Amino acid sequence: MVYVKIGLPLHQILFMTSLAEENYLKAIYALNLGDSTASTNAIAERLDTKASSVTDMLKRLNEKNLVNYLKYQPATLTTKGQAIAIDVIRKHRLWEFFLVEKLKFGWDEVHEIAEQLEHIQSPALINRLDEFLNSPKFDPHGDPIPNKEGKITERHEQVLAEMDLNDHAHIVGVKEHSNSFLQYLDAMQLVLGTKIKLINRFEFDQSVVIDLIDSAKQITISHEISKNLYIKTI
Amino acid sequence: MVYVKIGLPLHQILFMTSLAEENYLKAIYALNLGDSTASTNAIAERLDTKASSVTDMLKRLNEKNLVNYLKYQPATLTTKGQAIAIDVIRKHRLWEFFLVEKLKFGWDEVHEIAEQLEHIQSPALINRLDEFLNSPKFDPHGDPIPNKEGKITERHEQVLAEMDLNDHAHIVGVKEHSNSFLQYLDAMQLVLGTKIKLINRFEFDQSVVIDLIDSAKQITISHEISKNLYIKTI
DNA sequence: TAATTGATTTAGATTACCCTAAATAATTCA
DNA sequence: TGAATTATTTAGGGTAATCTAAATCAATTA
Repeated sequence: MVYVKIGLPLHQILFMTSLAEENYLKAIYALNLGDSTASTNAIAERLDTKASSVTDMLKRLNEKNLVNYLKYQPATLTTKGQAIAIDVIRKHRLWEFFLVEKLKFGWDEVHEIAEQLEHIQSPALINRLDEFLNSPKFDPHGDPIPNKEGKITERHEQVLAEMDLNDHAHIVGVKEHSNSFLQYLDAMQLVLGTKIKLINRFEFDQSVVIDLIDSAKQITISHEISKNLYIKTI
Repeated sequence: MVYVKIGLPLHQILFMTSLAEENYLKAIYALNLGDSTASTNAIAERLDTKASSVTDMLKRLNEKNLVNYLKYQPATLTTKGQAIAIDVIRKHRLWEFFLVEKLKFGWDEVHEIAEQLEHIQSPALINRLDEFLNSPKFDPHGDPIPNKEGKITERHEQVLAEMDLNDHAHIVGVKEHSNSFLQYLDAMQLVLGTKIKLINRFEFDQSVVIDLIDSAKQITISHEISKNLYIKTI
């Protein structure tokens, strides 16, 4: 009888994914969520790497049964691969919630930190974190947090640009996640939950005037901004 | 003028240490804290790796000015190397405190998770975590948490085995960190803060009888146990 | 449809980290 | 002190993940 010593927790022996692999799976998942296909180049651009590196990795992930990959064709995730991608997203969003709600970070400061934390391997940790945070349903940017079983309630949302005149709504999320956009919203006091009413829309450039109901202020925002704000009409 | 794109936060460009490097620095620090020297073999054993791998890494760390290393001689940390080691320890112990105090993990469950969390690179994260936890001075095992400046109040502690008959004390830490030892202590209700009085010591095997003052119970513990419990006399 | 362009893959290297086996240095002990 | 033992290093490889440059496939367009 031969025993082999391996210094790893059981769940990692049964199925281990490296940081790099998890990032590839996330990238493919994100591309497929939008209408884009996960072509070699698209993945390379998202991960800021070279196409040849992507080809390499797709072969390995295919070998591991995490992606379906055939030469010269866009990759898709297998059931296993998708489950891992969603789990990483769950961890990312739970950590973001923690960072903003408990550690008082701004919503424009948490992405890079969560990019690291999302790779911590410990189901017990995430379950307890979820409990500690009271199982939040949305992260600080309004994105849904997958539950333990990997179920995501992807909301088919309306953006502010599509709102009708005189309708009431509140802001429920952002489509664009760049720090500069988030900082702009902070400056304009357009945080999640803000109640608004659409006062006017200018034909010329599609900019809109909205009323911030609770602060009784009116502001004008460009089409570029209104396109990237998810709302829910009241 | 040529600009080079590098996808890393500034503090990591200025000075980056990999997970493996940080673990070597921690190992050398820990060995030097005890009376041991950080010989190639001692490091190899601590990190569960081979001596030849250690030689390899010591050369690289020497090159980076993190350790002082000369062939066939034990390694020591440079000022820079020690600062990093202490920072990693600070992170480890703060995360352990968080896991026990906020997420309600047992003190025997947190080491492996903290081993991962300690490598997250974000000074802002650790400063805010420290604030959130009210700057704890000791981790769940009674080990001191270095402050932001890297200062550690290493306590020259007394162990229960050295306690005098009829003295009163409370338990302030554990010298041994294995899960089985921690679980034994849990079962015996010997948690941190427990007030005790030394009732008797048997010459034969150095086992001792102690009174658990708050629960008015007496228990006998072996020398092996009493050697590994830090106390502070009252 | 043939040629050009663009996307993708292959070939060949590189780096960090680790390994085994062999060589060499240091230490111990008869 | 010289031989044996133990510690350490070197030599030579391996793997994961990346890169550049060259080759090849696919798509577009004249």
